[in-house]
Amino acid sequence: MITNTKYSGVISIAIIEDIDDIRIPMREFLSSCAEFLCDIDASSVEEFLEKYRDDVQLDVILLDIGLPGISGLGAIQLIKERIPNCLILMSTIHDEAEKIFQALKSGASGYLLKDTPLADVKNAIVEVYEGGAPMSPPIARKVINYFNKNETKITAANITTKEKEIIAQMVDGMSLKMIAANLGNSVETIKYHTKNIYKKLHVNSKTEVVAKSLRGEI
Amino acid sequence: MITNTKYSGVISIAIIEDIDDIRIPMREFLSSCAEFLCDIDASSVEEFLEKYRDDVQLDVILLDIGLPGISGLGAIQLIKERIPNCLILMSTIHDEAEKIFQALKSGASGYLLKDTPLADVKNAIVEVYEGGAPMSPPIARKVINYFNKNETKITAANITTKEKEIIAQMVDGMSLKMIAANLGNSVETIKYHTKNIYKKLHVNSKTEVVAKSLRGEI
DNA sequence: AATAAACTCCCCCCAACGTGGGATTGTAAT
DNA sequence: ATTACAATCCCACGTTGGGGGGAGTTTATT
Repeated sequence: MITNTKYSGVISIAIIEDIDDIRIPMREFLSSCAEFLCDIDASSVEEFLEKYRDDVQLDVILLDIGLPGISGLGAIQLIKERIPNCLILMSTIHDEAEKIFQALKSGASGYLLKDTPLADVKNAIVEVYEGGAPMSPPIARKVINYFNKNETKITAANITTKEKEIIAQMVDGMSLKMIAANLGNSVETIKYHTKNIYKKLHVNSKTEVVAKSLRGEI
Repeated sequence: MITNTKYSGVISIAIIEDIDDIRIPMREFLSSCAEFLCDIDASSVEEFLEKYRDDVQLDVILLDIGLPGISGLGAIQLIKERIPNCLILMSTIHDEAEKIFQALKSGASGYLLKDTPLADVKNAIVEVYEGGAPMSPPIARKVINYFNKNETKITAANITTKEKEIIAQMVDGMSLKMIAANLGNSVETIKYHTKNIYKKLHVNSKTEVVAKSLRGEI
């Protein structure tokens, strides 16, 4: 990685936010911090991409999620392609789980609600730059709940040992015939067990069993 | 929920930690905070379960992950069963991704590294009590990276948009007929695309496509 | 001794799936 | 203009899978 850092220790940032009443004070505040160099502010992704110069290092982008034109969500991938080493800190008014996960999957490194005080935004930028993943508390809770949900049901259905073996084979893409061969049973035996598995999991196809299993819902 | 809170606004906490040099100062510090009531400290899960009385409300448990006997990881489920409304804040020296995810899946609500300053531990307890999910920065980064990984490889094989739609339907457990209905095509069209999907992914069943997809191998 | 709960295996039936062709349209690239 | 390819459909064939039965074993629990 080639570093074009102007002054070591200074974090180069950009702000993309369409609402002037948020963007302008934000830029003024962050520019006043000795830690930051606010090279760019833009009211849209399109504007940002015009202003951005590839030879200038950019460390962190503060990106609004609800932008006109290219949405913040779509922008993540664009930005990551063009500036792979740039960290993206999302800022949003909504705290919809869907959008949060989409953003994180696309490559965002942190997630702030718009009511975050400026001082905390400053800390968040430093934290993300230092390898953390700042999230406003309600966001963080949603993220960890994502994990919770999945495995709470682990004891839900009482899957027997044999059934677990069969499920494992299914996940490996085996046909019932192959499972029978692998486990030393007749196909009919495997069929019998799959019927019970389906009843316990409330599904009616191998595919759904595999999906549930890989999602950790078994 | 029946609250047995002794004084409103006070957070009732417990500490489970086997190392005296950590547990004792921790308890002293937290007890000195007006916000907390530290009812219980224990050097093992077994000891905690003995000391715990069901009629006394407990809001937050600070739980060491590497305990002798019942591990902190195993303890999460035990505690959640007995005290469902109690929040669990894990504390650990390791930051292994595996254990973090296991803990979060089991029901932990936050995750601190053991080098966290006492003042920050205090803030973390308040944060988790107020609905947040405090995580030490390296932990938070691991958690968000978990999301990143899953969707980066989507461009590996050159799967077309249509094919992606169909794969998504497969993952949702749809039959080819249902997929056809949902996407407004004939079953034959869906069959045509599945053939191509199978060739591209080198598989020969829906089940394997679902498995690959959920493993992030597409 | 009786009951329940896994596990084993068999039958039939029909729907769903996987594989092999082939035909047509439209669009994008050369 | 030609090639290439995604996308839309169709037919036919054999295999696999899902649902409904039933019958026997063992093991553990009551």
